[in-house]
Amino acid sequence: MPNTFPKEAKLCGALGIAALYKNGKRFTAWPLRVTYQPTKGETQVLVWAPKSLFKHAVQRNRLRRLMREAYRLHQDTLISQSDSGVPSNFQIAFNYIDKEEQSYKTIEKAVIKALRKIKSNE
RNA sequence: UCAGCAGGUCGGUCUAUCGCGCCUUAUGGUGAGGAAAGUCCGGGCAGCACAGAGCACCACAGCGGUUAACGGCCGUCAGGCAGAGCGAAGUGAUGCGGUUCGCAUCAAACCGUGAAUGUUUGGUCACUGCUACAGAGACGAGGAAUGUGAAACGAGCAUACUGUGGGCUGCAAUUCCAAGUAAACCAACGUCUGAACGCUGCUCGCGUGAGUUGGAGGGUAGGAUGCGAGAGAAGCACGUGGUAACACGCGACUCGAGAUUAAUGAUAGACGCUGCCGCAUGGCAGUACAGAACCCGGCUUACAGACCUGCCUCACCU
RNA sequence: GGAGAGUUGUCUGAGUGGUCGAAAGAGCCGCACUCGAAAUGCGGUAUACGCAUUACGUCGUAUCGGGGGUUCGAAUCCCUCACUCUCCG
Repeated sequence: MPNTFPKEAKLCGALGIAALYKNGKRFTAWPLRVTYQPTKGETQVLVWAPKSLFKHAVQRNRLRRLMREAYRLHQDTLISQSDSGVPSNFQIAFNYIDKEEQSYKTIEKAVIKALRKIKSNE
């Protein structure tokens, strides 16, 4: 499984995002809030750092890149442990909710925890 | 040299592994800034409008220059303020002589003076209007000693006047493609006694001529263009002119992002640079402000650290 | 990305350059009324520094988001910074 993250794996479009936040299940894995729902299409991921908490674009860009990188390196935890029969794909949104910039190690742990929780719930 | 100022340049480098956008496609190439920021000014560009006249509105304001343009920049004149230092008497503290004084050094505040430099203000008062409180009286008046007051017949100020400039809106502009839709209803005004619209703030004037506007309800939330090698009023070197801003000529030297839920990253290591510790190989800590969104010229604000250049007073040295 | 609007006491919110530390309402505090409360009525209610007093009134200065400027005088006009909100196809 290559650890790639092309543009097709990003969740785009206002309608899809609105539907995810309306219908998806959510839980918190500090410093992230995770919203997800199963989907028939490919797995798509959305990464988000709010402007109200981080005023400067540099901070938001950095957090977004860290979250995206953590997901890219650990996305196989969703797939590798799943049943070989029907592939279960999800739409997932990661929202950064802490007020301070955390290190990559912290975000990485949170992403792994979140992916395992999604896997075990389904 | 010390002290005080001013201006300019740069603002990390390399390797490995895993990744992202764009262009080409076995491959490969390329990928944030001096402020990309704030959006405070000015332009390019685009759409709409443009027979004409008048009135508003906005911006600017010594003088001269510069520029595509500017409220920017350069030069210069006048006034105010700041400014290292210097000076004088007094005060305080310390020391020495000495006995109710004298000398020396140091210190802080005030006063005077004040280099380089920085900062700020700068059209006019004939007309119109304003000038609170205080004051006998505040722009009306024959004069104005005292007092009041910022100002007392002298004026100051702008909403007044003069000069110059400005059509409006902004890339979510604009144009094209795809998909989809919704009529009916309610309210106001009106159909030649002229509603409404256009001349983009208003009036005149001119033109079009039966619907227009609002409410409620319904549909869409995609793609392309603009958009970056016709980038560019670009930078750099040299020459000429100019005090300078800058202009002209010449060289063909440099630069080469184009996302759209939004690329330009992550991890590990090495080297720079700065500080501390150590005799030392070295160790520890730090390495800023900050992220393009149509493109330029300025201004303003943020910024670890490094480098270069220039100006000037007193004192000292040669 | 672009275009605009705003910031005044604990809250909401007025305020033509001059009697403005600042209207009004809400809230809060005190008093009256009541057996007690509610409602009602009356009064009070920003902060800091300085001065004064046995103590309390009172007085002076500064503050209308922060900092500069214009003016005799600024909440008001101008510049700049910060923050909040609205609109766009």
